[in-house]
Amino acid sequence: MDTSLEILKRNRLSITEGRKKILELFLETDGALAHADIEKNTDAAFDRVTVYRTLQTFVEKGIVHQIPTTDNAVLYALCKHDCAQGHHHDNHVHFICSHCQKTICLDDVTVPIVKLPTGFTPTQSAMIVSGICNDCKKKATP
Amino acid sequence: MDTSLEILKRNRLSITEGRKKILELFLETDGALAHADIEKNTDAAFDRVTVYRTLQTFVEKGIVHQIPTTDNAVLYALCKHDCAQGHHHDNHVHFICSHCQKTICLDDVTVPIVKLPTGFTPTQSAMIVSGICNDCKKKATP
DNA sequence: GTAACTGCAAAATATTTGCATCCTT
DNA sequence: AAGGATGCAAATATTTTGCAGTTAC
Repeated sequence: MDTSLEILKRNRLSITEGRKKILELFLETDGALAHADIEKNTDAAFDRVTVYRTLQTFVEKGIVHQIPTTDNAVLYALCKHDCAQGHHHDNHVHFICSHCQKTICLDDVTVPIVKLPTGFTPTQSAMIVSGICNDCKKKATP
Repeated sequence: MDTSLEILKRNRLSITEGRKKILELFLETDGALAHADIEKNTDAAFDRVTVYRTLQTFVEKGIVHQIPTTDNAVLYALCKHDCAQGHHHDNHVHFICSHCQKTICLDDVTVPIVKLPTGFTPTQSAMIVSGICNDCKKKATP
């Protein structure tokens, strides 16, 4: 498992408190985080603006990827595989639990290739499945 | 093809200028619209708030569905098939053209079923493919 | 006439930008 | 020391809410 330090070094980013904390939060969270989650979980130790800028930097470097959602809140999740700078390979399925609201990266489930109508050339696909996650199901039927 | 009037009547909504105009905009647009697009294309004839409320009503009634995106802008598109109130069946693939930025509903391409890890129960899936659309490809190679 | 819809004002929330200061390398 | 990162202030943008006036049925 990578440490926050290793990730920052590998991407040639300055090691700062904010970046380390935010990265650690991602590492210990098995799922995606919204901007608001990060603010909450760091006790507002960092300026709101710093969080915005940090996330933006992480996306540019390919450390995290954005997950499309239907409400106006972009989610961010760690890229598990090698996302080169500006060229993300987050081609796994994202699962949003409608019970606990957590978003989970199903790294082992690849987005299937669909056959598009003539003339359409795909370059990237994303897939979001919602339903009940493993944890919530276990709690429901003990 | 349905008219804006028919759609409103079928859903037991009052016929108002705003709703008609916004619906017509959807009908004549072959693709998805963001809140901002609607404001622009109606010359701000309606209050910003009215647009918000109209879109919300349309989603509730199943007239339009929301398309998840990766930037903080929810897109809306007409539901082609019967979306019952509160129970959308927009299980077709959405295509975002990285050239013209249009979002197109590929009504004939169904979101494939993926096999999830044990414990995960899916209720809904969405899929977004980006790339070059039919129109832009044609323009590129005349 | 009544319920539903709209517009306006204002509040709440979210995002971006500029600049001075501080920290990392 | 130099460049980059942060915090603060403030500008901008987005979304929500309450209420009074208007409109559809």
